[in-house]
Amino acid sequence: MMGRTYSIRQLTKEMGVTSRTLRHYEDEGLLTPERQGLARIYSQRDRARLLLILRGRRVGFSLAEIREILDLYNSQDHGVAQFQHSRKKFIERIAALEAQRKDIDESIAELKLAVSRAENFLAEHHAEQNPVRVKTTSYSVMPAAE
Amino acid sequence: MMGRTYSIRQLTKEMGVTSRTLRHYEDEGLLTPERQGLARIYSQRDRARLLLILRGRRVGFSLAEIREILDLYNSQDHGVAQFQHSRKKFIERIAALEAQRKDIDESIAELKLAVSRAENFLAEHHAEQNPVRVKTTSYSVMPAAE
DNA sequence: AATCATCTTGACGTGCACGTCAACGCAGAC
DNA sequence: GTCTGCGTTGACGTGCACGTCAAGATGATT
Repeated sequence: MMGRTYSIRQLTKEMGVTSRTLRHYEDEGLLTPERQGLARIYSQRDRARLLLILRGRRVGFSLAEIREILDLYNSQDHGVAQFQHSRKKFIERIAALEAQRKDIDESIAELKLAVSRAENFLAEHHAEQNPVRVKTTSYSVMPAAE
Repeated sequence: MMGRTYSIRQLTKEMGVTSRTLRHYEDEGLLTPERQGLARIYSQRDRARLLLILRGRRVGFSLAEIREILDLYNSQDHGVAQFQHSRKKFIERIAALEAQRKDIDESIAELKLAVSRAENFLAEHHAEQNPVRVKTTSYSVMPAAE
């Protein structure tokens, strides 16, 4: 059972990346597509790896970090020591991601405050015939200019 | 009331960045410390902005994006149109951050699966005198190699 | 006065993640 | 047979976020 395969064009269109990007990932050892003559031919597995790569990129991993994670996924057939090492690395990554999520949540909270501040202002100044009296609290996270 | 001020060294030590970084942020218009002669002197407000900058960096914003957000925070004294524009931009940022959080949550979930897979393996192979019979389910998100 | 730490301004260098050519291979359509 | 489309391999270029010097200014200390 060979499964579906993909040309480089198909993959780039589906994933929204350029062929240069795919070849770059191959240079970096993140993808290893088969060949038909010169042409690359990507398997389902390559596609799955690419999805992981792109999500890793979106969460801020470097290609080197992504490669390390992918290697950990696929090197888990070399005994107890390997598994212990992988487990430790995974746990480290999880902790880093949770810290990052905290930063994101805080950023979201602050931006939401900024939005309601803007909406408050707009509610006040848009009301020509119905002056909504909303208290213009200073929601700003930034200290006032000196 | 002037508030506390900081030398460049104090800020770099507190924030864990180099002075080059602070000067770079100044070149990019993210910070505008006062001067005493030549020496930069950072105010509370500069420090607060720096905290926002560093968190923005941690969540993956470029310096240009961070500058735009900071500008939006501080340009909200130019009428209704400005506020509407700011509100829209903030909402866009929030949506992007929420998408990013989703990616992070998915990554965490996958890494946790990988951890339990490793722990399962270790439980099986560590058990010499007490053979723990745990089903070695294939948790892998990656399709098997072809 | 000389030393020292701390700061300054250029300005070139670097690592990463690709972009952007140029030149060429190869299979099928006309 | 040549044209078109899709693919290939170098290899140099680019934008970003700083790193890393060199050379000098400034104020406090000995």
